[in-house]
Amino acid sequence: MSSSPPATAATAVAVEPRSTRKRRAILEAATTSFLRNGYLGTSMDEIAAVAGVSKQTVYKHFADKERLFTEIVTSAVDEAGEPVFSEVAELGDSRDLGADLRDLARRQLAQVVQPRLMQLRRLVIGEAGRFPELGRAFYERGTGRSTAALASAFERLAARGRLQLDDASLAAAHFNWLIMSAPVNRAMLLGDDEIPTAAELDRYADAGVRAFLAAYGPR
Amino acid sequence: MSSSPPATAATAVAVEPRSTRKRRAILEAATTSFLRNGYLGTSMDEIAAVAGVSKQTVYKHFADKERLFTEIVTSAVDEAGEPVFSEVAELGDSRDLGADLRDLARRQLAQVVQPRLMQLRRLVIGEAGRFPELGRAFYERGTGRSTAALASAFERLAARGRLQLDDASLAAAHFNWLIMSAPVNRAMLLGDDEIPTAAELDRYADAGVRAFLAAYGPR
Amino acid sequence: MSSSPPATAATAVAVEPRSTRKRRAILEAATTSFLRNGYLGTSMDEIAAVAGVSKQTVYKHFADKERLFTEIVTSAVDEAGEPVFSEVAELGDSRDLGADLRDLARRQLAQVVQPRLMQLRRLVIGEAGRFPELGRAFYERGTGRSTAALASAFERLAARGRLQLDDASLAAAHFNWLIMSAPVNRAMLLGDDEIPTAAELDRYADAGVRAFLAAYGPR
Amino acid sequence: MSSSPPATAATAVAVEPRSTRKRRAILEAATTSFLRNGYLGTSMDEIAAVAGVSKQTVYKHFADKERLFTEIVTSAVDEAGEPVFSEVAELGDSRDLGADLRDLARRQLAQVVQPRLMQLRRLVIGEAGRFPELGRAFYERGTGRSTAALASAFERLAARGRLQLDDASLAAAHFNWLIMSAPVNRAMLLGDDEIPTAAELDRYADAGVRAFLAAYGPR
DNA sequence: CATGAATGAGAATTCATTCAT
DNA sequence: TATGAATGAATTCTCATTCAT
Repeated sequence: MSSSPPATAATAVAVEPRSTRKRRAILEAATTSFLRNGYLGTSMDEIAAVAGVSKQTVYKHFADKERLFTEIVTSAVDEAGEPVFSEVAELGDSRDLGADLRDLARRQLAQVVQPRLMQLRRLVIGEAGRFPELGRAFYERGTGRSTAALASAFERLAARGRLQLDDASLAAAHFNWLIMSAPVNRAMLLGDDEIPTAAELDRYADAGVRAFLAAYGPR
Repeated sequence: MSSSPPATAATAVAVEPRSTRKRRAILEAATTSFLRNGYLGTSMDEIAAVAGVSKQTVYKHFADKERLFTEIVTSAVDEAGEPVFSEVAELGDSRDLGADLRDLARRQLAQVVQPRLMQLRRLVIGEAGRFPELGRAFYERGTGRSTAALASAFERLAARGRLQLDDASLAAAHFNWLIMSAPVNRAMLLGDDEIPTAAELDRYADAGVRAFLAAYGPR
Repeated sequence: MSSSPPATAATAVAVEPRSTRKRRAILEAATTSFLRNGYLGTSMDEIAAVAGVSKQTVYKHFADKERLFTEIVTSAVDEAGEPVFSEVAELGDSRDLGADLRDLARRQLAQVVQPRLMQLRRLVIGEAGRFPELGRAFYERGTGRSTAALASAFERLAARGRLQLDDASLAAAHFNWLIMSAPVNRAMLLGDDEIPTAAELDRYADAGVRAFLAAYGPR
Repeated sequence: MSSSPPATAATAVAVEPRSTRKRRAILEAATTSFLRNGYLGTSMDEIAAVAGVSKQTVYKHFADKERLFTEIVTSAVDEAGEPVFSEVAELGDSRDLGADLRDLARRQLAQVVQPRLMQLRRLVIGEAGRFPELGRAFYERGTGRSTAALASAFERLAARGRLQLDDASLAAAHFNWLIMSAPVNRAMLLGDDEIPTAAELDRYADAGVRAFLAAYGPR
C-alpha cells in the first residue's frame, strides 16, 4: 500500500516484456473466438480488435491464420489432456476398489464435460476435415492416453485378482465410455446450457462404475 | 406426323419436371459440399457450379444459404435415424438373447459408422453453435430415439427375467455406448480413412454385448 | 372467319380480353411500387409477382423498365392535372368573388395534398435527375396549366375591375402558392402521416385567399 | 511530461492527419454522387473510386452505406440552414421597411435556388420514404427555423405598427412562399439548367414583397 | 515495433433482361 | 401466349494478407 516498488522494476523488469503480454492477449482473444465461432467464423480483424493490438502485430507473432489456429488448438489439447491423465495414473490399491473407481470416474467426467473442453471437442471435430492433425492430436492426447494409462492400471489390478479381464485395453475403453459417453454426447449436441448438474453427473458416473464392476469385477 | 400425343404424354410423365430435376441436382451438390466443407466453407457459387445450374436458380429454390443448409441437414438427419430405429424396434424374443443382441449391435454399429453418417455427425457438431436446432434434432432423432426404443425392449425382457435391471433407460444407454463409443469417437476424430474394418467392428460389437450381458444378463 | 363461336365470345369478348386485364394488373402493381419505392427501389420481379403474372408477360407489354416507368408516371401526371384544371376553368362571375376564390382554393388544396398525388410529386422530384421529361411534364401539366388558366380568369376579372393587377400570371402564381405552399412543403418532407386535417387545410386556404384579396382585391 | 518535442508537434499539427484527408475525400466524393444520383443510384465502389481510396477505407470510416448517407445529408442540411437563418435574424428597423424586406427576400431566394441546395432538396424529398428523419430534419432546419425567426421579427414590427397582422406565423409563411415558391418549384422540377437569372429572381422577390406589403403593410 | 491504409479477391444476394418451352 | 430457367453483371460488405509510415 504505502511502499511503491522501485520505478524501474515496476515498469520494465518485474512486469513481463510487453511483447509477451501482447502475445498472450492475442492468444487469449484468438482462443475465445476460435472456440466460439470456429476457424472460418473467426476473422483476424476480430482477433486483433479483441486483443487490443493492431493486425500487423498479430502477424508479427503468428505467421498466418492457420498457424495461429493450430498453435492454439494444439496447446489447448495438450493442457486438456494433462489433468485427466494424472488422475488415471494415481489409480491406487486402496482396499475399496469400487470407491477408487467411483472417485476416478466422477473426477474424469466432471473434467471432460467442462464447457471449455466441450467447445474444444466440438471445434476439433468440426474442423477435422480441414485440420486432420488436430483430430489426431486430440484423439491421442485425450482418449488415447487416458485409455492406455487406465489399461495398464487395470492390468495390475487383474494381476492381483481384483478385476477379471483378458483384454485390458478393451476394459479400459468400456470403463471410459460407460462413464463419459452419454453426457458428452448430450453436451456436444445440445450445447453448453444443457450440461447436467454435478449431482446428475456423479450419479451417472456411479452407475457406470457399477455396470463396469458387474462386468469386470471379481466374480 | 400422324399423332403422337401419347408420346408427349409419356415423356411429360416419365421425364420428371425439369424443375424437380434441378432441385435435386442442387440438393445433391449442396449436400456433398456442406458435408465435406461445412457451412462457412461452402459457397453458393460452388453449389451452383457443381449442380450445373445458375445461381439464380439456386436462389429460386431456396430462399438463402441458411435455409438450404438447414433443409439439407434436417432431412439427412431424419433419414439417418430411420434404419437404426427400425432395427431396434425389431428386437425379438428368440431363444438366444445373446445372439439377438449381437446381431443388433453389429448392424447398428455398421450403420452408424458409415462415412456419410460420420460426416453428418461432424458437421452437426461443428455447427452446433451456429445451428443449435440441428444439434437438437440430431440428438433426438438419433441417440434419443434409438435409446428410447431400446429401453422399452429391455423393459419387456426384464419383465420376463431375461435381463436384470432397474433402470431400463440407463441400461439402454450403456448398451448403446458400449457398442458405439470407441469406433465412433475414433472415426470422428481420425477421419473416414481410419474406420475399422467390418470384422473389427463386429468383434468390437460382440465385446460390447459380452460386457453388457455380464452386467445386465440373467445372473 | 365467318362466325366466331358463341362460346368464345362469351368467355373472351363479354369479359374484357385477358390480355387487357393482365396489362392493368401490371400497371397497378407497378404504380404502387414505383410510387412507394421509387424507380431504382422497384424491381421487375416484384412487379410481376404483385401483378400475379410472369416476368415475361411484363416484358411483352412493356419494352423495358424505363418505358414502363415513364408510361405510368406520365399518365398519372396527366390524370392528376385534370380535376385541378377543370376547377379553375369554372371560376365564374358570381356576385361574391371572395366566396368563389375560397371555394376554389379549398378544392384545389384538398386535391393537391392527397397522398397519392404527394407520392407522385415526391417521385417525380426524386427522379428529376434521371427522367427530366417527367419533371417537365409534371410542371407543365400541374402548376403550369392551372396557373395559366387562373391567369386568364384573373385577366377577365381585372378587366371588370374586380381585381387590381397588372401581371395576371404573377397574381395567379401568388394565389397558387399562398394557398398550397406551406401544406405541400410540409407533406412532401414529413410524409403522408403528417398531412393536416381537412379543417386545417380549409382554414389555411381561407387565409391565403384573404391575403390574396388584400393584395389584389378591389381597393 | 515536461516538454514535448516542438518539432513533432509542429508536423503533427501542420500536416493534417492523412486519415482526416482521406475521410474528407470520401465525404466529398459521396456527397457529389449522392446529390447527383440519389441513394440507390450511388454505389460504394463508385464512391471509393472517385475518392481515390480503397473500398475498405470507406468502410473503416463509415460503418455502412446508410450511415454514410445520413451523415452526409444531415450535415449538408445543417449547413444549408445556417445562412438563411442568420439573414432573417438580422431583420432590422431601418426607416425603409420595404427596402429591408426586399433585401432579405432577394438574399434568401438567391440562397435557396443555388444548385447544390436544390439538389439537396430533391434528394431529401426523393428519399423521404426511405429516410424520413432526413425529411424532418430538412423541414425543421429549413422552412421551420426561418419561418419561426421571421415570425418573431414580424411580431416586433407589428407591435410598432409597421405591419398589420394577427397571426405572425401565418404572415411569415406567406412571406416565405410568396418569394420562394414559384422559382423553387420550377427549379425542382425543371432541373438546374432552368434556374432563372439573378435579375429575374430579384424581380420575383420584389414582386413577392410588394404583394406581401399590400396585404400586411401599414394601411 | 506498431499503426492505418491498401489490395485483390470472394462472400451472399439481387438485378434487368432473354432463351427455351 | 406465358412460364421457368439462365445469364452475366452489379450490389453491399468482409476477408487474409501486405505496404508504408
